[in-house]
Amino acid sequence: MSATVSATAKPSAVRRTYRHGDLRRALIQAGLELARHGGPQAVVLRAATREVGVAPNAAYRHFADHAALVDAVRAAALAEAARDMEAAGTGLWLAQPGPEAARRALRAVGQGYLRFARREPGLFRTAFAGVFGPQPGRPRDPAAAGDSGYNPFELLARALDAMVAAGILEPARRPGAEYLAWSAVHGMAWLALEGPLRGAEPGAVEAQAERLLDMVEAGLPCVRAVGG
Amino acid sequence: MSATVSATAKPSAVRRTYRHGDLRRALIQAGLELARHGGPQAVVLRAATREVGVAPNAAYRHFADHAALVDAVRAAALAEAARDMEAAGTGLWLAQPGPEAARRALRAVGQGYLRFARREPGLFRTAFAGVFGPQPGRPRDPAAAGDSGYNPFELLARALDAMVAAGILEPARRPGAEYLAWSAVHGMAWLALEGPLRGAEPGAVEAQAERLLDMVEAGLPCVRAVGG
DNA sequence: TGTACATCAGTGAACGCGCGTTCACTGATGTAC
DNA sequence: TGTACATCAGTGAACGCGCGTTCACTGATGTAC
Repeated sequence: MSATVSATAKPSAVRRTYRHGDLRRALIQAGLELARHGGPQAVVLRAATREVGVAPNAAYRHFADHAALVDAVRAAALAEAARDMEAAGTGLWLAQPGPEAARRALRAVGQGYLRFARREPGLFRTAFAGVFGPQPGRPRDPAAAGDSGYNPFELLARALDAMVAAGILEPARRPGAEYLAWSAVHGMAWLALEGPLRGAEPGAVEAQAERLLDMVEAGLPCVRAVGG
Repeated sequence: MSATVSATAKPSAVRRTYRHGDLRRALIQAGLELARHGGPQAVVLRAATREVGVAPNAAYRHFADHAALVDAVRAAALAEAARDMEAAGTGLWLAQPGPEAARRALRAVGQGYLRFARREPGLFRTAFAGVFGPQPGRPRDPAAAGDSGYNPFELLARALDAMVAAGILEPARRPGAEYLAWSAVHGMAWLALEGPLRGAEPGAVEAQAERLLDMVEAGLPCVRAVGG
C-alpha cells in the first residue's frame, strides 16, 4: 500500500513504513516538487502527504504544523539556488585573486541568481518570496546552503569582499553593498518572472540582465560611503 | 438593512440599493482596503461584499469573477502608486529642462516608488506582485494611472527620456533602460518589505535606498548599448 | 398624468471543494531481562 | 535464544472553516404608451 514498498518477492522483509525520519525527508522532497511547479502557494500539507502516499496527519510526526513544512521546503529551495550560483562559476572566480577575478565572481553570482530564477521560477519564488530567511536575530539555517556550504547571500558577500581585497571597491563603500547588488538582481528576476519582461524572449531577458550587471559593476564603486 | 441607508426620516426617499455602478466602485474600494492591510491575498470576494454589506453573489453583477475584482483592485493600487510618485516631485522635475532636473526626476521616481512600498506595503504588493499589468499585447489600463494620467512605468520612462534630452544618457543606451532602473528599485523594495532588510530601522533602509539610487545614476550611463 | 410592463441590481439558500488540524487507535520495531 | 513490554510512526475518521460560484427569486427603477 505504501508508495515505497518495492516489488521484490518478500514484502515483509522490506521496510514498509517511513521510520527514522525518512518521511520527513520524503515530505520535503514532495514539497519541493510542488513548489517547483506551483511556487510557495502550492506547498500544501495534504498534497505533500498525498504525493508520498501517506495519511495527511502523518506529517505531524515530523513537522509542528504546515508553516514548519513550508519553512523546510524554503530552505531546500534556497540550497538549490546556492548550488546553481556555484555552478555559474562563483566559487571558481572566488578562488582566484585580482580585480578581474573579483569582478567575474560578482557577475557569476548575479548570473547564477538570474539563471536559477528563470530555470526554476517556482523554486525561486519559494526561496525568496514571502518573508525571507537570513534576518538579524534569526539563526543561520545550514539546510539553506549549497554544496560549498554557503547560502546565496553569503556567496554575494564573499564576491564583494573579494572586490575590496582586489582594490576595486573602497572599504568605506563595502558595508551594505550586498543590498545594492541584490536589489538590482532580484528586481530583474521579478521583472522577468512576474513583471513586464514576463513572456519576453529569453535572449532579450539575458541581454537586459547583462546590461544590469554592467550597471552594478560601474555604479557600485561610485556609491556614497556609509554615513557619508 | 443595507449599509448605505442613512438614518434620515424618510428611508424610502433614500436610494437603498447600489444602482448605476455604485456597488462596483464600493467593492473596489473595499478590496483596496483589504489589500492595504493584507496584500493581494486578502482581496477575497466574500470579504469585499461583507465589508460593503451586500450578498456575496451581488458582486457577479459587476465582475465576471473573483479574478476580475482582483484586477480592478490592482489597477486602483497602481494608480495610488503613481500618485505617490508624482507627489515625490517627479512631475515638478520633469517640467524643467537640463541634466540636473532630469537626474532629479529619475531620483524622484525611485524615491516615490520606494516610499510607496514602505508606506503602503499591502497596496504595493497588490500593485506589483503577481503577474503585473503593462505587458506587450495587453491594453493599457487607464484606471492604473495617477492624477497626471501616467502610470508608474510611464513616469519612469519619461524621466529617462528627459535624461536623453538633457544629454546625460546616450540614445543608444536608452532602450530598455526602464528595466534596469526598475530592477534596482523594485529589488530594494522587496528587500525592505520581505527580504533581509525587513525590520531594519527606517533610517537604515532610506540610507541604502539613496546609495542604490547613486548606483543607478552612476551606472546607467555606462551600460552597454543595445545590440552591442 | 396614469398605468402596464420590461429591466436589472439586488437577495436567500445552497453546492461542492480542499484545506489544516484533532482524536483515538494500531501494529511493527527495538529493548530489557 | 526467547519472551514481555514500551515506544512511536503510522492509520482512519471526522471536525469546522471559508471560499468561489450557482440557482431561482424579488422588488424597486425607469420607460412606453
